[in-house]
Amino acid sequence: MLDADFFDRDTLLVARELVGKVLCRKLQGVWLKARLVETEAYMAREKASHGSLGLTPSRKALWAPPGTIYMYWSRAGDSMNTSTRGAGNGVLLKGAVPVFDEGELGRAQRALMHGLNPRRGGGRRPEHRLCAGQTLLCRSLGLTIAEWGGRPFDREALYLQDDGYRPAPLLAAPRLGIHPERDAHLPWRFLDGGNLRSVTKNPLSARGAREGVDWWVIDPQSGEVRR
DNA sequence: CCAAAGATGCGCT
DNA sequence: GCGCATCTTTGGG
Repeated sequence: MLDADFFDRDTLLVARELVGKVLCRKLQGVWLKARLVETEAYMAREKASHGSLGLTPSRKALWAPPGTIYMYWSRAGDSMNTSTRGAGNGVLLKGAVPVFDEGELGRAQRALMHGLNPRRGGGRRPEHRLCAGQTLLCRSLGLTIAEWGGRPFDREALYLQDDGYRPAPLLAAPRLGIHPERDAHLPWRFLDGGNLRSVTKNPLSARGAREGVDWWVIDPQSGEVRR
């Protein structure tokens, strides 16, 4: 389990390193798992962040110790963040791929997650799109503001794990849904280039998207753009 | 009231 | 698989 020390570091470093980690959540006696393919960093000192809007009761988790869960209602549902080092800073868990075990356990995991997050008209989503979005991830793991907002991760019920997987290539891109005047240009969205069909929106497939302009390959050690 | 750190179906390729 | 219009719910002014 990633502990408080993991989160008590620079927000950009935490956001980068969270890509590829596994979010584990126990529900009805079954461990559900999803590997993060997409995160976004938000800092109180820039205008896109909720931290920059100031400390209110609903946002206080961003001021709580690193590794505290900050949840908020986005347009389409509940969204999950973790606080990091620095008052008002955090990382949004933006997309994932489900991880299923073999056999009977895997069947139970599939049934639970698809049941929690069915397609609108009923029926199943394609597996690679089940957690492809910040609210889809929360829905398919049964994560709500009421239950988890303001709490720390918990090895008995909800935690993040490093299972050795490393995204390759690691990509960076501007964050989604940010208005131009609110620091939209900052390339603080991090993606697993090997799982782009499971991200909210593939930054490489946008019309005219160019490396070095709309997206970058990042060296996972240094965090620098690869040249 | 209304902007907001989204999701969806639909038409097209 | 892509772009777009449309729908959604809530916190905060």
